[in-house]
Amino acid sequence: MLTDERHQLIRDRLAAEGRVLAGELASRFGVSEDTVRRDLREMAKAGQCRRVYGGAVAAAPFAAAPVSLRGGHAVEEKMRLARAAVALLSSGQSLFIDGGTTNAAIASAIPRDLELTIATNSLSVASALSDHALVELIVLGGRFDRDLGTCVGADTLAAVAQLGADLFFLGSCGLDASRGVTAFDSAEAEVKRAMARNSAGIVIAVTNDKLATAAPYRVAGPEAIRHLVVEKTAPAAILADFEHQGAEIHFA
Amino acid sequence: MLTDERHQLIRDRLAAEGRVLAGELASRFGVSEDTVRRDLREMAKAGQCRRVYGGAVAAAPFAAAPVSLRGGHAVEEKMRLARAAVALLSSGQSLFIDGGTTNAAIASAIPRDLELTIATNSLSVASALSDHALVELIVLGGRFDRDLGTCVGADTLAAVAQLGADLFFLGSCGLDASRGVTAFDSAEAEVKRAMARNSAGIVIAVTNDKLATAAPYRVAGPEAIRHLVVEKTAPAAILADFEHQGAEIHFA
DNA sequence: CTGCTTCTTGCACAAACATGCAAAACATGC
DNA sequence: GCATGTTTTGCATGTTTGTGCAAGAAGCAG
Repeated sequence: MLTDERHQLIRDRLAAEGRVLAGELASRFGVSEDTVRRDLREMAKAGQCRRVYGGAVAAAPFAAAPVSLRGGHAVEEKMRLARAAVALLSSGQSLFIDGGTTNAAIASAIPRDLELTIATNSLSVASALSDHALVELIVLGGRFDRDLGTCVGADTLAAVAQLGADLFFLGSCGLDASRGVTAFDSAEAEVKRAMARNSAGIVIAVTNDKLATAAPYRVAGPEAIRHLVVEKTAPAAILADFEHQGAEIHFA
Repeated sequence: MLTDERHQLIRDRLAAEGRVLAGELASRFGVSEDTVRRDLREMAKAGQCRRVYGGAVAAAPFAAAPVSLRGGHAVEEKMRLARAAVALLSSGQSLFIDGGTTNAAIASAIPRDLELTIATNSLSVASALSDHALVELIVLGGRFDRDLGTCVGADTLAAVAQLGADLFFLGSCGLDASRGVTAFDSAEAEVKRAMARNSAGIVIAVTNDKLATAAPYRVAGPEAIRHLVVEKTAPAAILADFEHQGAEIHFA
């Protein structure tokens, strides 16, 4: 087991339960308690937890986030979601992928031996796919929106209208079991709607903080979600609601 | 087994599993662990993974790839050309910029206080401009050509046809005082021709090795070149020919 | 205070590491 | 054809890093 993995697992447990015990972690990982204590000491120094007698507790969320790997937090989580999401893919499929950091992570996690046709209006998704030799990449052009990192507007809509896809990876949205998928921007929502209309199924991968949030512009109803990729620690009650609407739940 | 193949396989495993072990890769590939470590070191330097003790883990997707001025050599020269080329710009202009590493350098050299409208079919140019707040950026979409790094084809042509520009920064081409501007690829040449048709003037910035070379597909006659940006060491005889055809010469 | 657990520190050892070097494979030029 | 230079690889070398163990210090409960 890599040291880094162990740290990651400890972070997971801290996020899920708020505290960890040194002895318990030691037997779980199959290492000595000394090693766990050393891990906890390092993580505490990095501000990722607070050391207490017998183990450690989750760090205060507002205090010190010195290492923000730009693009923000939850990098590890998003990459795990991405790896789970690409498991839905198989050769020969065609995809729409829109913007958002999670979708960028998904794009870079796509195995290079899959033969896919991918259309995207996101610059970072396109960049991530630009060296996938077997991917037929279609860039959906138009006016570039700096805040979203994607192309939007009439030209983009026209480009989407000419295409169809098996799956639509819908990103950076609000998500709610009753209101469905919602977006924060009118032009953004319009493009998402067009992509949803022209694809057979919608895939959404979200971190816990996006679950049960809503934004002003409606994109698609909850019943339109075919696959929902979530963290292992996602609240079961919320997931059940989506499942009743026909969504298939996948855990990262 | 080729070094490059090995790198590719490592990237695949990283995308699929999120981590790799040096020893495991060594036995799988039938090479020494030293070789694998060298691979991982190089890939980490290129931002394709993060090195940890015992192996490597997948890199954060958003951190990497600023503007990969790959092609490696002549980086300094291209930056000098770029700085000279952006001197031609002034606020309020609209531009076409197509592909090539020199154009990517030009894009990243554009001052952030210029208010411009820029349309490009190049991913790296678009990425370089994605944080220029005053630039209205229009992405010319279409089928992405991996070798060129640009979008080409019918969709791209249609998008170009809707636009006009003051200047067209034409890149990655052959250049000859009698034959004019030529391209290596049919689809590429088509897009360049469309951009040339819809712009008032053509700007070409080239390193010495591109001067007096020709490619199969004709893009524009030598008389269409308005500005030619060259190195100080460019052969005077060749420059004189272009000057006779009406080009304005700028030295980097 | 006494006994217990948990923690830190120092140390030893093995695994992983970077570095330098030489052999082999390859391309290049005379 | 032969010499030369470059790239890649494996091996030998010291060095660094992670880990476990032991001993002492520090926290906690009765």
